[in-house]
Amino acid sequence: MGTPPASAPSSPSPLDAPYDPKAIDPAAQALWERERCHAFDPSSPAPVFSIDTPPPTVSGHLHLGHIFSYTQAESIARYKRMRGFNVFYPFGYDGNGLPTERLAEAEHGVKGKDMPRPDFVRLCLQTSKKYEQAFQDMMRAVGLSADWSLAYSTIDDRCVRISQRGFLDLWRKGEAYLKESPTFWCTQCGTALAQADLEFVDKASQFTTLRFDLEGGGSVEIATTRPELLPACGAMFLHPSHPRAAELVGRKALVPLQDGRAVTILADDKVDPEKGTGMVMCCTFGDKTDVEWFKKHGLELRQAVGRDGHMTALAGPEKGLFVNKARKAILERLAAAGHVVAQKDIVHPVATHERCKTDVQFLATKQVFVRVLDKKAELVALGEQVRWHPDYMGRRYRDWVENLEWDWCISRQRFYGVPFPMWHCKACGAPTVAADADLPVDPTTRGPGAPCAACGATDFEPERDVMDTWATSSETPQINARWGDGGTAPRAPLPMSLRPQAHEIIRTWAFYTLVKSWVHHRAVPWTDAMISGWMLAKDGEKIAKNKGNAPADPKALLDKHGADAVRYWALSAKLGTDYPFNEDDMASGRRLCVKLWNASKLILNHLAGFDPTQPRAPERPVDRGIRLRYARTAAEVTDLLEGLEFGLAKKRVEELFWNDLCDHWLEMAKDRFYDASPEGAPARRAAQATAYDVFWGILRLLAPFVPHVVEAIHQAHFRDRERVASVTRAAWPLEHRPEADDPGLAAFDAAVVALAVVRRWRSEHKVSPAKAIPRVRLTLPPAAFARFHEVEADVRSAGRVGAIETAEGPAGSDAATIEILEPPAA
RNA sequence: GGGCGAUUAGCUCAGUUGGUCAGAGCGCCUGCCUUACACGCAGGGGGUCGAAGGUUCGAGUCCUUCAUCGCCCA
Repeated sequence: MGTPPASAPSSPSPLDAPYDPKAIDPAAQALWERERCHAFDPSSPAPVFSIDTPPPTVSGHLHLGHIFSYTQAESIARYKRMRGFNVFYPFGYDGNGLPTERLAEAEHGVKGKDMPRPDFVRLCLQTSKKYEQAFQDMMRAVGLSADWSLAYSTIDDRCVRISQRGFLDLWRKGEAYLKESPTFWCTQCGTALAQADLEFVDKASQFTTLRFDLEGGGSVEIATTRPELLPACGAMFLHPSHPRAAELVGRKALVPLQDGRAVTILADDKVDPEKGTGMVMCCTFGDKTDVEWFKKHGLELRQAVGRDGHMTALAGPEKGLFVNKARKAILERLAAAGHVVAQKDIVHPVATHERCKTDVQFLATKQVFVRVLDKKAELVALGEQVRWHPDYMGRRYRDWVENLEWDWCISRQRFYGVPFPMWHCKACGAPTVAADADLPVDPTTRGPGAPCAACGATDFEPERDVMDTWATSSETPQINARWGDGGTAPRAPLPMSLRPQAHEIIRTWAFYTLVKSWVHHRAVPWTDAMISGWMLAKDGEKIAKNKGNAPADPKALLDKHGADAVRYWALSAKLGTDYPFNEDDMASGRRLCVKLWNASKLILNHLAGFDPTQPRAPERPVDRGIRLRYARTAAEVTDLLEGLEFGLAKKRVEELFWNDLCDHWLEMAKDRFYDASPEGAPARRAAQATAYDVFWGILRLLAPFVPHVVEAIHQAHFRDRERVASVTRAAWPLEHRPEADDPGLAAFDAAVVALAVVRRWRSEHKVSPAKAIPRVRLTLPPAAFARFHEVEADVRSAGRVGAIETAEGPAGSDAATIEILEPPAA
């Protein structure tokens, strides 16, 4: 970069060609890559702004919804870079756990359980790699300014090590524990689940009223949707206020079709007296209440459903049937035996596994849990230390925490994922965990390297369960910080600055990350959380595969509209708000780019020979006016971006550029640009200086939103003059905010009011702007009248009016009127 | 059943702390190929801001109730 060449007016500009994103997008992206514009600099003394980028699940093709939410956070990264922050902006891939297993199984037509674990893991890794590349290509194509050298995959050695280290920290602090306990179980996936993995789906069912005979005569009735669980029935419950409570409590009821097996009738105020018959059976386990009663009343464990969803031997004739078939079968037998009193069809919410929609069962199994129920208050308080954007999203977090009912089950009976660094002593069964120095470790390939601390034996059984994928992704701040790892690789300080994510994973990703950060550090993982909405289908409906309402492939849209236009659409949403896919927005974005391109052509052509470092000529009131409007907008946009309001910020700059600069000021300045006479030189220089400063400022204000076109213009003109290799590294314009009553603003307003009335007359009388109007009289509102003399020449120029007389309108009036004193020639 | 959002022009949406806030883009209508731009320019029509009460000198903007839609949770 040297002294700017005093380019000759005739020299061809790259901007002479029409705007073509197919050319400028790749050029800008290549430049950013070459100049390492988005690189985090570990040696920089600048303050760090770090982003805890969501690692997308490697579970299929990149969706336009990814571009929607990632671009929103990305605009903030670009802004912060220009503010002088050393931006730490990594990218990650969540190629870990059940989602990836399912993808690999689908793509290769295999079953993980049917092949050796190492082979299956290799297949999963292959599948992940393929999609990681697709993600990266797509994100680069939209101009995502991540530092790709900071990329990680949640299944790579470093992440496994940190994930295991996180587990060891929990284990040693007593926050993770092994326990045989009733837990959510997916019979399809064959694994335990956490509360957050559930999705309640309305399903049709039958609410059947059954008669239980009582020992010693009489009977009671209960209503149930789960008659197949009769073999698991361990007690009957009614509310203490039940009319028959005194008579029934303590008596025994004979479970139908159970060969005379009897259960005791108990009272508990958890029974809903209004529901069904006001009396229920308790099975192990039909729902959460059954689990509570099982524990509270010390009931016998009778597991009628097996891990694979088939009925166990307890089920007698229904043994081996799937749950739903067993339900039908036993209902027939109950009816035949005369136990069915009534039956009605209902629709009720059923807990399903959100990934496969299979009904969830409760099974007592040995699992690893993380304590969360004992620290709800601390977790709520921790959440309050995070600044949520929009703030009401913090409420969703709090509601989730306050309503937790289960500790977090992190073990999964699957094949692919982060292994627990744990072994079990074959002699005494005591668990032993790995030493930190041995991480990452696969316990199936080696032992703990020390005898059992409990009994001294040396024979171990490896823990074969793997961790829930969230157990790893909840450590992304630690992964970005390289927590516990030595070495000199670039790392983010903790807490990180910003967590961008979508609202539906507040209960999972945000929550689990806060849990881990609390246990590890007793501190927030990040200071700010930026919660984006969802991309909706065109018609505002949620996008669903079976509706076929998904928008076009992102690649095709990028190709058709250009990266900046797609970004423009994504940045038109309001933070936190769902927003429909809207190709009209992309067209609007395209138009903005074209307009910028063309305006730059006008401005830069007239800046030939202009040297910003030379002394300035005296400027006109309209020049000062546009500068003030620009300064005001710059200050407002800065405020908005500090609040992460990218959408409103973008809109403000756009209005400044399109309305104030293009429609008003440039029209008023054109004559000065075109006046090549020596006596016009000072006026031209003033216009040039104003155009240069304001346009350069607007370009920088737009750089976070439409970076490619801005970069192209920067390269063509401002790079050398400003001695900045890329606009991504230019300084953000921190303009002094003018007072609202600054007379310079009033003068500009006067010009706008006057010009508008002239234009309206032309339009109403169908007079082309090419035809001059020799003489008019304008009646102006008092405020405009008072300032008009300062801008008269500019209004005459832009309005093509020979002479203007003015009159002051009545006080309080804000309307201007025009009188044609001498009409234009026919 | 509980919580949280939303309900503003034909469509998609802005309107941060109550007083030029009744707006933007698209669509529509009328002109204009004016030496950056017809992917443009100028102008125009169009909404009693979901409903009903209330607070206030004054309410899309605050409170209450209701309706509809969506999300989350029982």
